[in-house]
Amino acid sequence: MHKEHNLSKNQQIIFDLIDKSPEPLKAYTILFNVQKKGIKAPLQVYRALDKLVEIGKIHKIESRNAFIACHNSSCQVAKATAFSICEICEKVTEISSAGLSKYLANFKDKDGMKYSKYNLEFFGLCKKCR
Amino acid sequence: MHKEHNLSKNQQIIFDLIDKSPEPLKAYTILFNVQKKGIKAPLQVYRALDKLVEIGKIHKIESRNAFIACHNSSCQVAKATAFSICEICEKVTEISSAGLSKYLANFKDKDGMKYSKYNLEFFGLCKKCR
DNA sequence: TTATTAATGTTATATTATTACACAGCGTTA
DNA sequence: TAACGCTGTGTAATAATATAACATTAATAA
Repeated sequence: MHKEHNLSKNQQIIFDLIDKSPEPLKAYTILFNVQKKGIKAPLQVYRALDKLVEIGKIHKIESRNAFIACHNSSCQVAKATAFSICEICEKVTEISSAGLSKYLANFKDKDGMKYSKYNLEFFGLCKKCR
Repeated sequence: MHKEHNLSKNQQIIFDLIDKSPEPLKAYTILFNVQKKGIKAPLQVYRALDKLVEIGKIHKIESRNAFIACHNSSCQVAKATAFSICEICEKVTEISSAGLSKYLANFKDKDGMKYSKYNLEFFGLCKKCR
């Protein structure tokens, strides 16, 4: 259904790190963690992140400037993202809700703008922190 | 229905600037524009912005690191924001849709997380740019 | 008045992200 | 094969965004 991307060396290193992280990672945290693998400069990280976001392997949590791996079946849906964010422990979860996706994909505003993409971030308290 | 906040001097200066701007303003653009009024340091701007966001007079467009004045009736709804963003001309419009607000306010995910707030950003092409 | 909270002013610094330039690898195609 | 386009890499420098720390003043409440 969707194209498999062969990740380059830097992309793979950085994806692996993000993928196994239980929490969103920031660019410079990533940089620090991959320096032992030979990635030395911010730009190397940002380039890999840009590409990974573009192909839907990771998502950026805009309100946190951090990145998490996609957990929607390898992500055909990089253009329709929704997350829940706990304001205490900062746990971030990707929301997979057919109802929500459908509602938002079909949403039309009065200005007749045509949407190709959206990002939704919910904030609140997770079970543990409540 | 909602409390009127008496803005402080810096808050008022910065709110006025944002309010009369047709487009979202970035913090350092604001700083540059209010230096003639005696606001000299980034922190003075950020403090005013923080407060204005907190009381709902302005919103932050997270994907753009920029700020716009609220246009939802002086904003009782700082906790439920939705915007449309044109990816070409960067025009940003606040969406007021009772249906959308209602849908999102009532949205429950499977983890039973309780949401107190959300931010939604739609991306696409506006009428002009289509 | 006194205490408390909110706002200000200032310097320095931390964090996040991009520009610019040089080059390497790979597949196409002429 | 050579020339080309495309993607990715490496490196240095710098731009853009945001906060920490500390001292002071203004506004509000007790």
